[in-house]
Amino acid sequence: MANVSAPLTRGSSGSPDDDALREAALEAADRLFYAKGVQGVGMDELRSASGISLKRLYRLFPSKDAIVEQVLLGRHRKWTEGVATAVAREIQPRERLLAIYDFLASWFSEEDFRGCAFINSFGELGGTSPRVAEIVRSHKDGFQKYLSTLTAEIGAPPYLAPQLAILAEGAQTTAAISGSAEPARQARAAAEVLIDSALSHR
Amino acid sequence: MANVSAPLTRGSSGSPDDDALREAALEAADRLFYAKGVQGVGMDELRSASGISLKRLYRLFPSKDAIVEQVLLGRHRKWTEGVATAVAREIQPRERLLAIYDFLASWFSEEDFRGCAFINSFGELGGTSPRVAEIVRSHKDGFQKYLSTLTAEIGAPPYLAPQLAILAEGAQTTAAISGSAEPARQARAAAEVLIDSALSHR
DNA sequence: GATTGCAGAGAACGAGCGTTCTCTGGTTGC
DNA sequence: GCAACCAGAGAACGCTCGTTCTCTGCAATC
Repeated sequence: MANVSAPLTRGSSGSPDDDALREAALEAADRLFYAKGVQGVGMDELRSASGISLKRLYRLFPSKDAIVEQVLLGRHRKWTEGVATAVAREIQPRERLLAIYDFLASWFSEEDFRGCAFINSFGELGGTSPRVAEIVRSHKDGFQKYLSTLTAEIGAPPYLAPQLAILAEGAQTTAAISGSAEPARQARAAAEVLIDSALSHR
Repeated sequence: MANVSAPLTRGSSGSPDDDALREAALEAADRLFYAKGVQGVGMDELRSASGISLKRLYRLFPSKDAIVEQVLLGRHRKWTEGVATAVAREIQPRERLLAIYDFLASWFSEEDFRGCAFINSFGELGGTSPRVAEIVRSHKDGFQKYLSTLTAEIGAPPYLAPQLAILAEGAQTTAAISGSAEPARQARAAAEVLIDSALSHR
């Protein structure tokens, strides 16, 4: 049995390595921050929710601020992937654009949906944390740029993308506050009108 | 000089009465909460900003939560008035609807604009404070109902109002995050298309 | 003019925050 | 078998929070 302990330096199942722990910590932090707001969650609550000791948490991350930052960056990755996947299922350029609002609709229907984490974080921390404000800004900017590539596919004029982005943002906050997924469908219907209008005036 | 001190029970300039103090406290609280988030402002900061002692603040309001609530209700009143005033300047129903987006544009241009206080508060506190969530919900609901009366004026189908509301919400968050007033104009242009489309398919 | 009452300033309080430190117990290497 | 080390649990630290209390001094009343 001597050779069992030997390879413990590699990440075995009994002692998950730092990367796996970091992942677990970020998952718990994301869930808690999203549900209660960043300042509504203390490090002790994150410790008990993740099962990771405070000492280890502070070896995995230098500070709570760093965890907030990583959570937001993780959300950005997941959002980008989710949108891209939904879009990729469609072939026709117009349908690819509209797929975004269907993606929103299914997201809004999730039980713990509480709006866009970036908008929420910006409202809570944007005024006091330049780093958070910057991350949120770059996330939203990336989404608009992505929309621009999609609208370019159908040869729509450049003013269309910001309009479709505004619809998506509005749908997110309206759905969060009203607790309904309906805004996604309303935004989709509006998007169809805007797209067709932009194409006909091209 | 005996008669000078006699009428001090009435609110004289030397000793402003509670209502005026309450007003001043709410004004300071509104400014601070909006700029830094509710949890980013302590009662001590509110005391020094308003010039009202803690003891007096707690005689004017039972708790910080009550101040938050009153600030939001005050914002609701000001928003309702501001929108109604902007709308009232126009005669034609279509222009009355679009006046809302002009109102947004001038609001977004204010130096300390940091988005919709209700959306911000919902993101920060909506998950932990049912009272805040309820106030935000009823504020947004009131706005949609108001939009419905305006869209009814032009005989538009009922699906138009929620779409215009989504545009307004999206413009607010997009303007806050991007730091630009442009989303108001983009939303206005989109609203024109949606209105004309809704009217032509009536 | 002595007394009562009240307002203001800020210290104090208990709780909770983010962060660090101490202690304990088990594992590793010789 | 023993010394050296390391990880985990959670106590402790310094701070800030919302809220209350104490102390001081002034002003009104008989």
